[in-house]
Amino acid sequence: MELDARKLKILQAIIDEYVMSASPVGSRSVSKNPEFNLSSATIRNEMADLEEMGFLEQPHTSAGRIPSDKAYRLYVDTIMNRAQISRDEIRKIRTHFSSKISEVDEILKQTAVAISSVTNYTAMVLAPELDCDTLRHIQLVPLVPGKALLVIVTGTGFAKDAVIHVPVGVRTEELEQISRFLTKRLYGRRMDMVAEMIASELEPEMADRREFLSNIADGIERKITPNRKSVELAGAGNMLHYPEYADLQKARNFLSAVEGRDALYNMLKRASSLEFTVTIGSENEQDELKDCSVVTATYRMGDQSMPMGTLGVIGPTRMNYGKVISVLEYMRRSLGEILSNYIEED
Amino acid sequence: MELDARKLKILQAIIDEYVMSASPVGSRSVSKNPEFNLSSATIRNEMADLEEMGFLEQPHTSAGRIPSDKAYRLYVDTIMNRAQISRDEIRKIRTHFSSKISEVDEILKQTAVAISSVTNYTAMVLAPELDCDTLRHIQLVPLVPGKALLVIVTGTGFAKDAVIHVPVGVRTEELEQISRFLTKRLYGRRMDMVAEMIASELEPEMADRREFLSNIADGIERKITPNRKSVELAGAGNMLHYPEYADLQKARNFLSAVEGRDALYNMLKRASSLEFTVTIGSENEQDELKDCSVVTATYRMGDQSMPMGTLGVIGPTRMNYGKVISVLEYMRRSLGEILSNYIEED
DNA sequence: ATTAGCACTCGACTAGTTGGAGTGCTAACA
DNA sequence: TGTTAGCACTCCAACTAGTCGAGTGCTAAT
Repeated sequence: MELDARKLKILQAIIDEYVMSASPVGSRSVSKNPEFNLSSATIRNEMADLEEMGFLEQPHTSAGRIPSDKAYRLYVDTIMNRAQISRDEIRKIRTHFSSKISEVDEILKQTAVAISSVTNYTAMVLAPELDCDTLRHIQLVPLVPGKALLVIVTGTGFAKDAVIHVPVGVRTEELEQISRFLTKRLYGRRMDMVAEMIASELEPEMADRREFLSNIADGIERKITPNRKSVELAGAGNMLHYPEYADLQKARNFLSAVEGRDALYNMLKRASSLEFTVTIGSENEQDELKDCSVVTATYRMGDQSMPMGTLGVIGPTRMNYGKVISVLEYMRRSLGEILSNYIEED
Repeated sequence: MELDARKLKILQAIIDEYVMSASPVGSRSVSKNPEFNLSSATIRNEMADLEEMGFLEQPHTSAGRIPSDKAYRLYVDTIMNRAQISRDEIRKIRTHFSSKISEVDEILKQTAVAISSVTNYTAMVLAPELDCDTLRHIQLVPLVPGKALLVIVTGTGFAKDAVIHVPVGVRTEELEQISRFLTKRLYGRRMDMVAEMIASELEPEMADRREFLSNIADGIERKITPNRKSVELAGAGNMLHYPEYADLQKARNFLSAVEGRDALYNMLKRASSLEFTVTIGSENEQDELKDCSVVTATYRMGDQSMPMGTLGVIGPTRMNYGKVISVLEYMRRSLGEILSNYIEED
């Protein structure tokens, strides 16, 4: 059997309607669509074919039909036309960044909130990954006897700090000197190489400060390793608006899958090598997300080539893919600009 | 009518049972309690009295009775016996802090997760408020031309950083010198006085660097002002386990009230002047929380006298108050210790 | 190839029925 | 006077038909 142009149009009409209504689509309602001049019986035959081909499913004999995951796949890959993001939506997004924001974390948080409020789905944002960034500055700040604060500034301007142990014998004044030394020697290196370099090159050179250097290397290592904590989440409650989650059990499963950020972190991390990904229903690894779709997009700083982090939206498989993709497209650019302005301009 | 000892015991029995079962308690099931040797008819009379006094309510004529907010108030104020926290629960809490945690934020996050997982309610943690803390160290780190990173370390060892603008004419080497100057002059001052002092004392003294100093003061001001972002939340989805939230509409309202952290921030902030607070049902300001109870406790660092922040639990009014209070009691101490170890020991 | 028509299916909704848990009240009892 | 057995009453929850309508597949005519 072949998927001719008419079948495709019918499939698209069914998907569009199902995305709106969330209830199975019958042949009659499709035949009413002025785009087709066909009776319901004809549509019925075509729908039977589409079902046979695996694009449609029947919840039970006398209901309409709903699109299968395979149909959504086809839809996003070939038929879908990307929705244009509206002025109103842009305005709505802007409001989330109007008040003066003083931290990168807060920017990411607001990004998630903005995405979820415009799409009405659940949004997530993976914080910038620092391992591909370079080192710009290291500063040791005395804290209490035996402790210091290690401040690392990266090439793209992110600052991280960690409390580290200062071995007895290291004088407070020495901290400044070591800071200068490390900055000078490590400037411009990739962050994921820095800890290694300290161990292999600098420790032999400053054998009497070996322990301290190794603490510093540990601190850096800890800081550039991303973790589940660096996933911002917003609008998880939005899912309760959709009839898919009228079942409490499902809603609960979804919320608990999403609250422990680990799963999200893994998904976003895996998606970070591609500009855009769309994962539909059963394509998801996580069981709890088998009836969700996940759309992700990477963002980068200004016009750099390396992606820094990932944005994502989780919604029911019956989501408005066109809209979600265009919102993510808009946000990935905005976020890139916002982040570079944050660092570079005033 | 008087609330004699027997009435009190009956009320307690009703509350205990209702907390367990979530369904209205009938006279018969109370009379079965071996503690009373009374027929259901007698209990019935007593229950009628208790209803008249406003401690019980009847959802409808032929149902049992449920405790009113007033009853819970009485319960927590006088009858309740604090549950002992079990070995298992302590072990469960410990697991959340076993892996090496490298940031204060992460500690707070894990605290919220631990509380919610032990109580099965929703937990929140308000980050330490820095305005009552003192200043220990200020460091300016060069970032890009025109920008610097301002790092502030407080007396209790918290570090905060902010990106600030460096006016043209301020040389990079000068940053170190200004850092020393500011640290020397402001050491030991209360954080909420620092910005003011810069404006009133230091700016006149260094008139040629007035603009820069004022940027620094702004940065400090921004950082010590707490906001909704500093509330960690965990286990919001737990609420869906309770029949109170079987109604989707209610669940949705709850989740959206709690997702925008503002309401929580206000509650915790207001509660921060008291060691413990218990707010029952209609006593809550927020409409969405009128059928929840909120229990809060302040935590402090080590054995200091000033409270730093607040922990809280939100659950249905029918919550296990005894358990929640004892968990919070345990956590406030633990958190205090964890935070001081984080800063002081290794 | 398309369509009108028809018999059939099946969930959603409605109304009626029943059973049980609970109540209040009264009268008897210790 | 406090307690209790007994009874009539209430009302929800659960079950049972019964009906309606939206939808289907199939067939025969166009």
